[in-house]
Amino acid sequence: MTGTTKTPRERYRQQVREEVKEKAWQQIAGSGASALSLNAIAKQMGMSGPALYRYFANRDELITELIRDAYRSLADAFIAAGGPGEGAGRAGLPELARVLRRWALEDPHRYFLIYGTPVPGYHAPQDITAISQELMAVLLEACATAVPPAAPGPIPTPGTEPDPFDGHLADHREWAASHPDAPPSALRLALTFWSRLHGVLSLELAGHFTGMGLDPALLFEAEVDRIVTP
Amino acid sequence: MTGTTKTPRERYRQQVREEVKEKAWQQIAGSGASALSLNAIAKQMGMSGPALYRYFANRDELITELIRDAYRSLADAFIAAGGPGEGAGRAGLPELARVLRRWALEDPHRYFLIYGTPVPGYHAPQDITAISQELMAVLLEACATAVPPAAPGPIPTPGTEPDPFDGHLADHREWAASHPDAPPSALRLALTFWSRLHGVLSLELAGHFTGMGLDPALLFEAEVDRIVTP
DNA sequence: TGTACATCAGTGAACGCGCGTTCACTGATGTAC
DNA sequence: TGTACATCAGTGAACGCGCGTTCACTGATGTAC
Repeated sequence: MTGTTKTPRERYRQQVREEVKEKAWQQIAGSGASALSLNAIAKQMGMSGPALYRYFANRDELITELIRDAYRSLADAFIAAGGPGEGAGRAGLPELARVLRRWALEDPHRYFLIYGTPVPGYHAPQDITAISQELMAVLLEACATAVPPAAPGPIPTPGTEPDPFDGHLADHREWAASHPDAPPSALRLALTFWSRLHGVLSLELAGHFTGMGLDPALLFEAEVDRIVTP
Repeated sequence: MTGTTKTPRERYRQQVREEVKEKAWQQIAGSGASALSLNAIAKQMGMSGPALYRYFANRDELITELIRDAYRSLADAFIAAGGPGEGAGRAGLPELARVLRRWALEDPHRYFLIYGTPVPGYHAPQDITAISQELMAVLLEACATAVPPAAPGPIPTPGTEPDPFDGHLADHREWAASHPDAPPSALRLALTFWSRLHGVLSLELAGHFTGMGLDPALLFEAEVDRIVTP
C-alpha cells in the first residue's frame, strides 16, 4: 500500500487525462488557447462530448491544468540545467537563457499561455504561483553566483554610485524568498534576465523579427551577452 | 468638390463606424479581442445585428480596422513627441519611452492587440506594415541623434571591438529603410529600445510585477536608464 | 472459483445559448427634372 | 417648389453551427464474500 501504487482504474484514468491534455495542446497550437473546445477534443479522441466530464469538472479546470503543466515543464527544464543537482552541476545564465529559448520554440503557444496576453478574469491558483517560485529560485541561484557577494555594512563599493532602484529591491524581496541573503544586484540581474529575454523572445515568437528580415537567434544571443557582461 | 467635402450621409456613415469601433474597444477592454462579437456590439448600440453589415463587411474587417487604428494612434503619439515637427522639437529616447508606456497603460488590451499573443492565421494587410514603419522611423531618428555618427571607412573606432551582431545588422537593414545612412549602432539601439521596453511593459501589463510586490514604474525607468546610458 | 453487488466509463438526447451571416423587405433620405 | 425616382439604413426572420453542460441510462470492470 505504498503511495505510488495505482489500481488499474486509476492508471487508466490518468492515461485518458493525459491524452485529453495532449489533444488540447494540439488544438492550442493550431488556433490558440481561446479556441479550446471540450467537444472538439472529445470528437478527436473518438468519444462523445460529455464523456470528458468524467475527467475534468469543466473547461476551466482543463485550462488551469494546462497552465500548471506548462509552468511545471519549464521549471523542470530549469532545474535540470541549473538546479541543485547531480550531473553537470549548476548552469550559468547563458545556458539558462538557451534553455528558456529552446523551451519556448518547442511550443510557442505554450509560452504564450504563460507569458502572453492574460486571459481576462483568470487568476492562477496558488500552487501555480509556487511552481513559478521554484523557477525563480533556479534563476536567482545562478544570478547570486554570477554577482559579487554583498559588501557587509552600509559602505557602498567605491566607484559605483548607488542605484535608486536597488533600494526598492532591498525593500521588496518577498518574491525572492528562496534567496533571502542575495544582494540587490543579484535580484536585479534576475529581473533583467527575465524581462529582457521575455522581450526579445515574445517578439520573435510573434514573428515580428522575421517580418523585418532579422535573425532572431542572433538577436537573442546579443541580448544574452549584454545581460551577463553589462 | 474638394476631397474633404462630405455629404451628410457620408458623415453619418463615418459617425456610426466610429461608434461601432468605440463599443468594440470597450468590449475588448472587458474580455479580450477573441470575445469580440458583432451581435453584442449591435445590441449595445440599440440596433439589430445585421445592421452592422452596412458598415463592415464582416468581423475580420472590423478587427483589422481596430488594429490599424491602434497602430495609427501609437504612431501619432510618437510623431507628436519625436517626429519631424514644430513645437517642442524632437524628443529623446527617454521621452519616447514614456510616451510608449503612457500609451500602453491608457488601454492595455490595445497594446496586446498589437504586440501580444498573435491571433492564429491573421496576417496584417500592407498598409498596417507601413504605419509601423512610420513608427520605427521616429524611433530611428531619435536613435541616430543619440549615437555618434559612423566613422567613414572600415576602420573601427579604437578601443571598441566590433560586435558580430553589428555585421548582421549592416546586412539586414530593409526594416530601417527610412534611415539608410544610420550606423549599425543606431539600428541596434532601436532594436534594444523596442525589445527591452516591450519586455518590461508586457510583463507589467500582464500583472506579473504587481504579483511580486514590485513597482512597475520604477522597473521601467531603470530599464530606460540602461538603454540610454549603457 | 463462483456469485452478488457496487463502482465507474461512456452514450445519446436534450437544453439554452450566442455566434456570423443571408435575405427579402420597409421606410426614410437624398437627387433630378 | 413639387413630383418621381433612386439610394441607402435598418429590421425581423431564418439558417446552420458549435459551444458548455445536465441527465438518465447501459454495459463493462472491479470488489467482497
